[in-house]
Amino acid sequence: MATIRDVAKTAGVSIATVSRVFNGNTAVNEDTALQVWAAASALDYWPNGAARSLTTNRTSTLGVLLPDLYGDFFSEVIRGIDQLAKREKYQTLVSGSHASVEDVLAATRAMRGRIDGLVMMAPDSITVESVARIRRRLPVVLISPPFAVDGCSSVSIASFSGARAAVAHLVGLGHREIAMVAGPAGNVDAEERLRGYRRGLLEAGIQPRDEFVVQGDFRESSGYAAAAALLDRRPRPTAVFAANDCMAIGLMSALGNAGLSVPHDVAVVGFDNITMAQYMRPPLTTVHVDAYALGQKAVRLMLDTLADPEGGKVTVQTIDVILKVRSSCGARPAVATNTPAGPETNQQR
Amino acid sequence: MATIRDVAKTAGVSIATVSRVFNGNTAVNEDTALQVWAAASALDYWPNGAARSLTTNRTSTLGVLLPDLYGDFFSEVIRGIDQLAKREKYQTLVSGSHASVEDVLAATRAMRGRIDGLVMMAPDSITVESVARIRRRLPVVLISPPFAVDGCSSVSIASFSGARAAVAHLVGLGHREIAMVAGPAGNVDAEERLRGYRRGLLEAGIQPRDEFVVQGDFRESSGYAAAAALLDRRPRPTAVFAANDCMAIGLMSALGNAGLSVPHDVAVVGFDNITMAQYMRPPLTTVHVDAYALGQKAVRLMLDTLADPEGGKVTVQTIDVILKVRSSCGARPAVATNTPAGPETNQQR
DNA sequence: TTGTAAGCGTTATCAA
DNA sequence: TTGATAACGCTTACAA
Repeated sequence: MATIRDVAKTAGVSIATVSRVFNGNTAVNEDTALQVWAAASALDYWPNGAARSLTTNRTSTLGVLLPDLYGDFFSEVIRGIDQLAKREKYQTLVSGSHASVEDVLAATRAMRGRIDGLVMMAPDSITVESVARIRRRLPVVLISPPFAVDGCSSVSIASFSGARAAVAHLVGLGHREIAMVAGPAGNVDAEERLRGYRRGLLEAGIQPRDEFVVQGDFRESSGYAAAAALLDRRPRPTAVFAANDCMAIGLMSALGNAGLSVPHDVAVVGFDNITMAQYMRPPLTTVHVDAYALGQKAVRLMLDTLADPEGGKVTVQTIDVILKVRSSCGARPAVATNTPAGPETNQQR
Repeated sequence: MATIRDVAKTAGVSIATVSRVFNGNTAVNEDTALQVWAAASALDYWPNGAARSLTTNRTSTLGVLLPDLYGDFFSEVIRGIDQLAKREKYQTLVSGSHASVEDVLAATRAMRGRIDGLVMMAPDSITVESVARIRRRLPVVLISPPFAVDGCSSVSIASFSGARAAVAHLVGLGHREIAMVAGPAGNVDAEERLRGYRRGLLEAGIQPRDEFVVQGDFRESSGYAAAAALLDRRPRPTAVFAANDCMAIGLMSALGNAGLSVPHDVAVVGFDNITMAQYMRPPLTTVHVDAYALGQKAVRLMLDTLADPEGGKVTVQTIDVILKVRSSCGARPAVATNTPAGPETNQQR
């Protein structure tokens, strides 16, 4: 494997000159540069990134830590991260499935010296605990943190307001017995959605009832299971708000099997607007979250931090959500026609 | 930031000893080791990966190059890769969206010195062209290559046999006018599926007709657009095989809008079995591809290569597919009941 | 404009 | 069992 020294020898210059040519910041005689390029391509020379970052203390790589890599939502977040990072000449070192503080620390430690900053999704207090130690050595940007962390910029999802809007919409359709399939305890988005649900009810003058809230875990199977529990309640709920689409889909599937029609017997609203939502029969009303933008914003904040490391400027952003009304809640979309001209466009960028 | 030297000083030993303690291969006096551990944790010392890989020539990182990061299929591949890599103490440097040879080379070059090997999805001859040059410096494992590449292990999808089985199934249901929405030209899986479709017809004594094949691009919108073209054909096809699920879904959506019923008027079969397929109404019959296993196998092959770099053992694997019969093709599942007990389990591992 | 040489933080080879 | 010290491949003062 050719090194900078080989190139220097072949081109008849010093290694410093080769380095200058490759970095393009210092002036180099044009002829000399041509010789260097020629030698480099003759030897098929590729600079060694590890060696480079050892001296420069920069890696052009962003670490990405996610709780999981499963499903549409995370995959969109990653895509957003990757795309912007790539455009800004950064690479991404990805790692999924981190449950404990030790997991997170181990993963981060393994990245030491290989990344310039860490973008981390830390939706519960368990994972976010590790951040304090990491923060001392690396810039960290958090996605959906349960609380503000010193010195970390972050992007959150407007879960509270989204949930409130979803409930308000159901109320507007005349529903009073509105149940919820909640997300995992400790997860900040799950809890914010639950809080938004309760607030939405209160604002409509409806007293939230504990027995109308069934605990789920964001997975489809827990939505499926929730149906049985909710159908036993008296009065029986006429509408259900699920803390995410996966659970809403499981729920709809169970309702169908129980011989109930959505939205006629039970209205259903989800959260996230994953691709699948629009293809459900009936199409799922849900709160749209732009996961791609979420990933992009996180990277943007990281780039800002990296550009001004001592600035200590901390930005806390929230990504807005919007209720996407489809027919699973019994309302008709604003468009008059019943047969749309084509599939809804995906959020391809 | 504490370095090995700081630890050595604090522990009152040489840097060599610290290194030995951290790598655990050479014998070190137990008391000395304890001192080193104490010093290291007091200083919160994390070894620098770049420095380490500069001397060892190993990075414990795998590069992953994908054409795109969009959708269920790729996300499952990544998950398979990440999970196995992680279990084997490797990190993953991911990069998506590579269209041209230059793109691929640039991305790979940027990884130089940061990865031990490259797992690359190269479904067309354009992307695979770059491999020869990369192969000289790095072990490469290919996913779905259009042809065998010297010195590269690879995993392919059994696209041909899957397509043939899909068509055979339609034939078995009595269909004779079977159309196809093909994938992008140049993509090996698209072409194998087309070949399998033709073979399936021939084996049933049906002459394939060019006008029954509509070109798509693997995206939903192209499936949607294909419907119009196919409905114009005379005789009108009674069944359509789409080269992937996204296009099948777009197609179904268009058929519905045209007032046609699936499977009564037109039977539809897809390919991939993405999560959404089971939730379509009617649920989509499709050829199941275990994308998670695909990713895992690729990593396994890479680890084999890495374990025996000079061995030059090249393994070419194919991942089997299986027809998943649901109701979009008009057949009933083997199970007697019409209302399954729960959602189909996802391929969570 | 170019070259020399001193690091960067490790591991690995020798001696001791 | 330990310690000096020479790499590893690069960037970057500083000097020429």
